[in-house]
Amino acid sequence: MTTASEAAALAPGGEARSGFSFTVGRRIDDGLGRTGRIDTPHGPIDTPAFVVVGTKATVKAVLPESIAAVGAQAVLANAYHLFLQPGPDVVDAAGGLGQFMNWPSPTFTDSGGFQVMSLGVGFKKVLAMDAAGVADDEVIAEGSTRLAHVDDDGVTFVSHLNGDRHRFTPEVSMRIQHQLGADVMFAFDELTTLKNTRAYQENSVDRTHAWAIRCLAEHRRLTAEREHKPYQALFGVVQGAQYEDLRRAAAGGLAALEVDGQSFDGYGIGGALEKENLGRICGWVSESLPEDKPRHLLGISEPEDLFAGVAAGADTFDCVNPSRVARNGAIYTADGRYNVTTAACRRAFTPLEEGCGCYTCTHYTRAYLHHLFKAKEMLASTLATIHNEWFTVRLVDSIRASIAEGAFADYRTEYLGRYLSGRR
RNA sequence: GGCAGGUUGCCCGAGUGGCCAAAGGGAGCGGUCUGUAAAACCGUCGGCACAGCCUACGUAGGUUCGAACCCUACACCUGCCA
Repeated sequence: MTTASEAAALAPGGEARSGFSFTVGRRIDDGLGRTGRIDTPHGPIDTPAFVVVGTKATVKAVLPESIAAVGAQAVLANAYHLFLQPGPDVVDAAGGLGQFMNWPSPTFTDSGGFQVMSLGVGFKKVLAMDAAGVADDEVIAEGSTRLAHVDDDGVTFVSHLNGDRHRFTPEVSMRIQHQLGADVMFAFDELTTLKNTRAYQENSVDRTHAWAIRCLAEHRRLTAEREHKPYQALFGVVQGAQYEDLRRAAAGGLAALEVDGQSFDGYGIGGALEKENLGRICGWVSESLPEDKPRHLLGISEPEDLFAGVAAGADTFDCVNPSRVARNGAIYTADGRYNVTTAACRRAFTPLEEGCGCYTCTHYTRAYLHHLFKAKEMLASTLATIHNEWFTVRLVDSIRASIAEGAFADYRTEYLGRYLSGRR
């Protein structure tokens, strides 16, 4: 197979060192969704696609071979985590993230923006809490310690590993991400919670925009400085919480951004998204973004949300959920999600999901997985993760196929009808 | 044979007169998890006709208004001495 980096190098008339491009394929008739193809120096990604999360340069519990077997086209790691450990210089010296973790295909890195929120509010479900009646911008989970403090220039973190104090700014995040060397990077942004006030959200969107400008500038500088390295694409991240005007303004602002000829290669859609409004919010954003650039919906993977995201124009997704949930015994199937740890699976000598082609389902039974979880054996996490990642990757693959066949709407109705009714 | 300690709910283990159906842990059972501070967390955990009642802290008896807690006997276990 010819690698995309070679293809890019040979591409006639291509921009120097580009190696990154996006081609739109077929569109959904009555929606913003489309199929497409992202080309990166480490190969192509057919979209819509689910990107598997490997925060610390490893998809927890599984070998890269398994991730490839599951059908994953790309893996996403995290700048904050890799900055703390082992340090971006180590990853750089290793030849970049992909080389370091033995993942030859495309890689993404998140900027550390998510940690502005998760470490800032103290690691709780503040994201999903009801915003009604709350007028406090010092949002923090009960009984927790705030490990991150935001200001207009950046964020001060206290390492969750050893308490060391660190400072992230847009420039720092860009430098780290360039050292990590992923094919797609995200601009450093501030992710708010649904509990923040409207006034705070407005300021936050402005702050994220100001940071986006600084990210672009630093990205441009680093790209020139690291001329010998494969091109790394940079996606700007759209915030604006649940407010239509903020979302549209944020997206439009990022779309129009150009710093010394450098603009974003794609866009991330981020922030706290209420499940019910997810599709609508994505739609506002997609409408305000250029059609010829890819849109990545950050941190989303439940079936109904994937359909909603695709319908609203999202091209790629990433999420910790399939693997995290797997490690805790929850299994996704076309008929809903269930816990294999349940007594009903003790003597169920059937696959996790009937008809599934994944390694786990073709070799093991629910009863065996049940046993492994009960016995707290590591293999439980491994096998369950393989299944859930396969489930999620293949679901998005099948959504892509349905668009290509012009059957997205029917497929969505049919699939979710079964999935949601079978749900326990 | 003597001396000392012990016997608590499925298991381990606190509790030594009322606030004890009995702390805590484990197991069991159920659930949660959306840009990973997560191989984590939460709930439940004697029975029932459930703001109450019944059964329960080795067994049997006793003291007391009231006992897992005090006394007596018995059974079994553990350590030390012979």
